[in-house]
Amino acid sequence: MINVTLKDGTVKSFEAGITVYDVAMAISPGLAKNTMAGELNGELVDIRHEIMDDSELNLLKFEDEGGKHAFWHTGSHLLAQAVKRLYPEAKLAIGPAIDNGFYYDIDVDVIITPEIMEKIENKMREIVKEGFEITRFELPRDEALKMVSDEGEIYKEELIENLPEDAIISFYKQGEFTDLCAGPHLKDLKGIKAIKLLSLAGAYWRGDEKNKMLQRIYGISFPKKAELDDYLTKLEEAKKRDHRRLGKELDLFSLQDEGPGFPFFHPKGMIIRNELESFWRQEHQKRGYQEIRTPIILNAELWKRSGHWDHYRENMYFTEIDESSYAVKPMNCPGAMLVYKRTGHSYRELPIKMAELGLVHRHELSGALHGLMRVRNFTQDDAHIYMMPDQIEAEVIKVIELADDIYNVFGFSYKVELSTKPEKAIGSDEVWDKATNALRNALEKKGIEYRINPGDGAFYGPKIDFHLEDSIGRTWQCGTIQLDFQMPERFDLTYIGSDGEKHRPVIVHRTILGSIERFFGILVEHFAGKFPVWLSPVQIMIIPVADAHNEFAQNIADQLIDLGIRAAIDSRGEKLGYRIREAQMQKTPYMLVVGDKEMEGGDLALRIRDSGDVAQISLPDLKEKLLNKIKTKEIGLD
RNA sequence: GCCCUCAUAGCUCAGUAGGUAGAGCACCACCAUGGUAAGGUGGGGGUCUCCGGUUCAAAUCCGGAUGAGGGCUCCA
Repeated sequence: MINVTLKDGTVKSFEAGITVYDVAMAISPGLAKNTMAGELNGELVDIRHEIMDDSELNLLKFEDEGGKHAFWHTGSHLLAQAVKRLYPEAKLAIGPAIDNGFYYDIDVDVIITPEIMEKIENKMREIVKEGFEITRFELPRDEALKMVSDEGEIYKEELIENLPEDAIISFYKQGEFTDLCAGPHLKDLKGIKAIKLLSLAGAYWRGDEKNKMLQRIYGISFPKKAELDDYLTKLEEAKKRDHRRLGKELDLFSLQDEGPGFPFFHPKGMIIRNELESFWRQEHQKRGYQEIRTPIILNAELWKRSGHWDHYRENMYFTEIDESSYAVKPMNCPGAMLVYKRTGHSYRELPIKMAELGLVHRHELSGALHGLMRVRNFTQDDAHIYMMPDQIEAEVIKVIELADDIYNVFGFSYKVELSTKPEKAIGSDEVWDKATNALRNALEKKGIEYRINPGDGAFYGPKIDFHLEDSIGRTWQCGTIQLDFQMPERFDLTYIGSDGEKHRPVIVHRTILGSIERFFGILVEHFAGKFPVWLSPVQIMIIPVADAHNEFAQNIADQLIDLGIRAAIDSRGEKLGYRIREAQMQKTPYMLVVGDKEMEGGDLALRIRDSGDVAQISLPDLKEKLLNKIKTKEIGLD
């Protein structure tokens, strides 16, 4: 007999070899029905897994991440089964569960159209009705290889060949369909009550652009129809927040055919952008940063010296001036190095923190462009910190704190990654280790949770990245802290130490917002266009009831504008309701309707965007309220 | 860059047997002077993304280019 400790602490005894499913069954058939997989001693296991020793077991339902994973993984097998029934010659590549559903990569000569997707979807429902049990079996390597090769599944063959010698090779079978898979999977198909194939895309086999492009079908499934409807509604809601859509509706920015990936900022967008930049300047001045600005075009020699010529050329734009070769800067560092080098430096000055809102141009692949999130020219809120090696940790910690302070003002939550040495790198392993450890120590000291992202560092050093989320849960890298021992060598940067000798400084390259453009895009989505008062292009819209009140309205507007408040008047010959609707749709934080009552000396009627409520307030109180909201950068309006 | 899809008025879209374009919103004018999310009437506005082909005739069919969307790859 073995003891199984459940999540709530109860301990139950079973025969050794009992399955996860049977444990659930022993508690209640209802629970067993809802159990998708198990977490055994912290490890995700199949529902068929046999428990041999005393263990802790958590039964995973659809609500649990691991449960969803199993549910969706089975969804992907179901998708593959349907495809194979419709197109027996199709070759299957991989089909995992992802954060929101599943996909399957398929190699088939037919071009999958939306009509075909519908057919596949229907076939999936048909298969569910057939009610297959799902069974798991293992095969020795040679037998597994023979089986998939007999079936002509060349991609599966390659997958098995790449598995380690001692790997357990498992298969899952449902009806006539068998797939190489590590699992876990559901017990049967009956629980899949709602299926939706969402989109179609190309994807390279094994993610390598040299390989064949396969067709990837994305889908999602749920145990209940209502959950699918819910999910689809949420997707619709998220689309309404899309910064590209809001950018148009609120007239903030645009992208034109004449300059793909080169964004245009409109007057309202510029107000937000300028507020953002001046906030950024304030925060940096407070912390001892000095601002510089370096040229956009610099000669080829410089880029050769910095290493960009060899390591970044495919992303750069070039030009010629007086028969010499020049490049448009893709990064601000080389310019900043020259500013450091303009004079000698003493250890007493270090750390020197030079910040630059630097406009860089990068030739990104056309297919990578995405609204403001991925563009070809953008302004990095860059800074280079020149310091002595023993200052690294303290300075990195300060940058982490600055990032946290700034993100908090907007109410962002973020994820942190530590990226290590890439294949295309300069510098010895030893230096890389030292740099990577310095960053790791800073993170550990701050007690920040982070994920390691192997091989994703810059070519000159490892980095810490801060990722923010967009409206549909995609994350975008914004802040980054990159340690660099290379650039100081290449540019022969020095400082005079207390010993009177020349020493080599270390550099931290860092951004907090990342790029103003990307941060702007995320900001739009984060607030769904309902910016806090300090960022709103129009902070208060004054709406006179009729023409007779225009002068009075203008007087109030003038007083507010005098205080630096962005007040506007809408005295167009439209109905009151119309103008209110318009201001509301423009997501103006406050509206002030003025008419006879106000002119006779009563309080003002202040309408608040988020609630639609109207509050009575005196003009002096209103001024104070607005100034306070602006000063504190408060997000709420009440 | 690669795969699939798409491209009609400032915006959102209709135009599905090829016969030289429509709606709503926005804009302009006039009427209405209205108290918290769309008042009424009238008007202007498109060489149907561009280039080429098929045809008596192309927004519509075919080819190409460009741009956009969803992914892949890459990345702030």
